[in-house]
Amino acid sequence: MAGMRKKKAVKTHKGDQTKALILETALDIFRERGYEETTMRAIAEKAGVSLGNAYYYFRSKEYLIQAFYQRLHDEHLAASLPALENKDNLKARLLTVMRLRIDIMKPYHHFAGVLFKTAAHPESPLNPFSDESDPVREASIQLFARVVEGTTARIPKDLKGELPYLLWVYQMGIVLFWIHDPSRGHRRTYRLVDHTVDLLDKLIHLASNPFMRPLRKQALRLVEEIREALPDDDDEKEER
Amino acid sequence: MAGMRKKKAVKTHKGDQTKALILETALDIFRERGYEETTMRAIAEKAGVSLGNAYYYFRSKEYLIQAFYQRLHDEHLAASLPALENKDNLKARLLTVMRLRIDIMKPYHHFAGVLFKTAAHPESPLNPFSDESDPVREASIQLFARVVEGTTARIPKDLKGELPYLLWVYQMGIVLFWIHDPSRGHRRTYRLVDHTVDLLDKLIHLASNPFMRPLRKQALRLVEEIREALPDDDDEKEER
DNA sequence: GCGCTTAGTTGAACGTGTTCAAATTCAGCT
DNA sequence: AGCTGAATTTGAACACGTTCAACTAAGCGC
Repeated sequence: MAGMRKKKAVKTHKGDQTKALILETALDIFRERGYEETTMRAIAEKAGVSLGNAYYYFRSKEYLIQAFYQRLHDEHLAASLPALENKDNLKARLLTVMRLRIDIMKPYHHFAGVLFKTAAHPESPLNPFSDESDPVREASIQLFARVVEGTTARIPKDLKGELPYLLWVYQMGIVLFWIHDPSRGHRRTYRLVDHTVDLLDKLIHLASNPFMRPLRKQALRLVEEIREALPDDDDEKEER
Repeated sequence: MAGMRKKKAVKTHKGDQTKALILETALDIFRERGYEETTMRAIAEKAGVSLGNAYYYFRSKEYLIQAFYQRLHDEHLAASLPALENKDNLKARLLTVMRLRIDIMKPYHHFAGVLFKTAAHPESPLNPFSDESDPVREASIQLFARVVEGTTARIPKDLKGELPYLLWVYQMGIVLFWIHDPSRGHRRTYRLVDHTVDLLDKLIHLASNPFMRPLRKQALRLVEEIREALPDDDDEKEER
């Protein structure tokens, strides 16, 4: 154990360091060996803590991924902000952000399966609609809000409001594809991003046409309906 | 054990019966207690076979769900065919099939989470793009092909060709929503189906407009690209 | 009937995620 | 320094999915 500072240096509750240590160790092994192949015992051992201790900080193995999610987003954001500065058209901005997403995730490809495994499970902390992933989700959507805001395109207000969310969903789709993409360097995913961004750009402009107003309204009403139904479990009566 | 036929009645390799018995038992308990809460030991015990024997017929617990998938489809098909007979417009046909899907799945709602859990995991047999679920997937798409075929609407050939697949994907989206839908009687899902079918119908007609040809072509090229990239793992070199 | 091969079946054992009561360390207080 | 409650840490124990070497039963050629 290096670094034995005394004094009042224990401002950062000791636990925080341990928690960070465990997470780092876990991600290391995940990256090397994949998720399923990594045991909690291995993580604890390599981190130099007991098995139970790992569970003190992470309620389950899945919660380690939740933390990984958070980190992915942080890196993505950090890479995106500067890259967006000198671009003002929607297509270029979206393309930039999407490509960066793949770049960031690359090192984790062969363990990324678990991101979506369980991701759709209602009770899982990984479920992107669950309360537990609320902060990450919100932050992710926020990034797309920036993409849209900094654009010069004329987009009707109603669409502009929902667009960040829609783009976030789009991103999840791309990630899903990426997970299944075995092509070298994930070139297929990059190509798909290129093409879909191009198409999306066109669709957005089409949808912005006054002529399309009624259909657009209808579609947006639908999106809203889905959004408000999914996240909050107000009817959660447990029909046992 | 009732029914002890002798003679040459053993045409149906004994194993088939055992396999069926295990599956039935498993689904029973799944429905009652959910997937995670059902242990392989409980299944084996209730089915009156040994634990190892269950594994002789189902390579893993997940494979039981694969079988369940198959059964879901069979029931869905059986219910859909007669219901489609007297309908010839796309909207009504699609609506019928989609509503029946929810009807069929209803009894399994609180264990259905696992359908999508793992479903996106590349190596899982549940992954709807995997080779293992090939037959079920193909059959499912086939059902939507029937929906489209029996319609009077004028739909361009290129779109008509991809439509069954697109509708199958749409159905997966609805199922995903349904899994998360806690509303009584799943009324929200039914409502969503109503609204999305309405919208889809309009979109299909819009996309069929000659004016839309270029955009449609582009979108369809994209769909093809995705389809051919996903199922076959030709680049599967394992980058270890 | 007899040996042989295949199909079917068994249960003990293993590895892993998770739990928990108990032990230890820490921070603030007197 | 000594005390106290909270935070942290431990490792044994448990339950479950899965594996596997061994056993039994069934069909088949002779």
